[in-house]
Amino acid sequence: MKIYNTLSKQIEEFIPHDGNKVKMYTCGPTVYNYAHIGNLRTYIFEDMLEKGLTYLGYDVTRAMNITDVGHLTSDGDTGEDKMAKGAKREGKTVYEIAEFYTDAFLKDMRSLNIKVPSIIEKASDNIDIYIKMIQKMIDEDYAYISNGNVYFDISKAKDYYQLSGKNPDDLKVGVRDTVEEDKAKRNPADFVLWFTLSKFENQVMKWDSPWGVGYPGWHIECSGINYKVFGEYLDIHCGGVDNIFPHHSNEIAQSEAFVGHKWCNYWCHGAYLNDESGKMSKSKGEFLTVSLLEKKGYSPLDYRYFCLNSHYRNPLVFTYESLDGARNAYKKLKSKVLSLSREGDYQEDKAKQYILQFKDAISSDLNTSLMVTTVYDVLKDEELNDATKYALIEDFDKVLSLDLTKEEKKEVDSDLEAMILSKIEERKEAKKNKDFAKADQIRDELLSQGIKLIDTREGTTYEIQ
RNA sequence: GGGGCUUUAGCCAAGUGGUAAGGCGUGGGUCUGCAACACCCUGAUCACCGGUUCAAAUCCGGUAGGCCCCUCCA
Repeated sequence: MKIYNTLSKQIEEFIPHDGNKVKMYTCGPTVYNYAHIGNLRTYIFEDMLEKGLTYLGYDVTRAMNITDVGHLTSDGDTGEDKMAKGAKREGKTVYEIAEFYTDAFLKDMRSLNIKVPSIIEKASDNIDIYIKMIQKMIDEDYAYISNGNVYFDISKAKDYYQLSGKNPDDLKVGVRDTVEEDKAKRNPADFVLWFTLSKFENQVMKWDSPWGVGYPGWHIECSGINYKVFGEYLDIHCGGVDNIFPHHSNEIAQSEAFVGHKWCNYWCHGAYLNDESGKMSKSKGEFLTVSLLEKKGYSPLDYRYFCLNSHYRNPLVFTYESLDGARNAYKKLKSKVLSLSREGDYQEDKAKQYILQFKDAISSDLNTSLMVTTVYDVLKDEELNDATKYALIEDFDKVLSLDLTKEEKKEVDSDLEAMILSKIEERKEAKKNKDFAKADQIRDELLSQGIKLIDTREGTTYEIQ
């Protein structure tokens, strides 16, 4: 497996710490609102990575956090907590908000055939670990208390800027209007490990700590959950590119300060889904959610197919035109697969080359586009019988997760079916009598009810849309 | 102001030095009472300029456009 590592800025051979066991951590959502499809692009990438590694024979354990506390709208001590903001907006408690949007997120994941990570940890369930870690960092002088908050001193971190590739002298604090310089910091880039209550009037989620009642900074939760779940070493850490700095840079600083050695060797980041004006966001333009796409007649898997056609490290521009293309392509592909007869013996030798091709696509920095192409190559190969094609595609779909071999359940009640069949029979008669006007009328009538007639050599079938 | 990425046919997109995968759409054809479906056929000197090389979409330099990051963000 070769994969691009943000740490080295190069494609590297992936080698886990312990044989074929892979400890994988993926940053989860802040559950204060619905996820938009750009957020979900990253989770599709991570899902493909987990399943791709599994396909190659690795034993992957994946963990993800749910951020339900401590994520401020800015990192200065003036920011508002996202959860509190969501709660205020909807007149609910932060707990209700967290539960509601966690459920919504998991539902989105399932609809996109994203495997829910086997370990999911809520930020608010692990306060004791953060406190333990912060205390150790204070004791060892990586962290300091100032003006009521606990800060991490980045001058103590080794290679703080390695991941982001930034030059500290070039970083400007306050380059954005919303960011205010925090005078309590020793270094402008120091970040908060623990906030105390004094600065936040309406913070509902708060815990006692050696430094006062308050709540954890955003970054410590991922370090804490990682340590709890995986211990001193992590193999691969993923997230969106926007997390590279500061979130992941800070995570490395904290975790390595705490464990005392190099902690995670591979960092992988998914690129953005953009709209035509640039980066997608929840506050600008159309708020594109999975359920909105469904309302517009797209299935979640149309969107998954759309994502798989591009590479996770390239920004992808979302347009309805290209989603239409993906929907058509996906529909055709699936119907081709389902029409395979499944007769014949499995041609192991011939199949082998496609399995190699598929593995090669996974190993080439998770080239999902070539993975999909392999499916098309299999379908086109005239030397393969249908049973082999079907078996191969069923196997590839363990990674692709496009339900290519899953028949849609047509839940047609018998009355409706009888009505359709009688209409088909009636139309057949009309056609026999060359009454094409009547035949077309029957076809249009059914179509207006969402029932599409398909004429084949073997007779007429129907499809409910 | 600093840093990074990117530019391949109408659209999405692969390609990691040896003369451009795949998909969608378009157009043409077969089939059909007509249509839909299906099937067959149909497209590119790889942004531009220069360099390295026997050979460059691929490497180097420059120009232009686009996107992103620089403490909200997947």
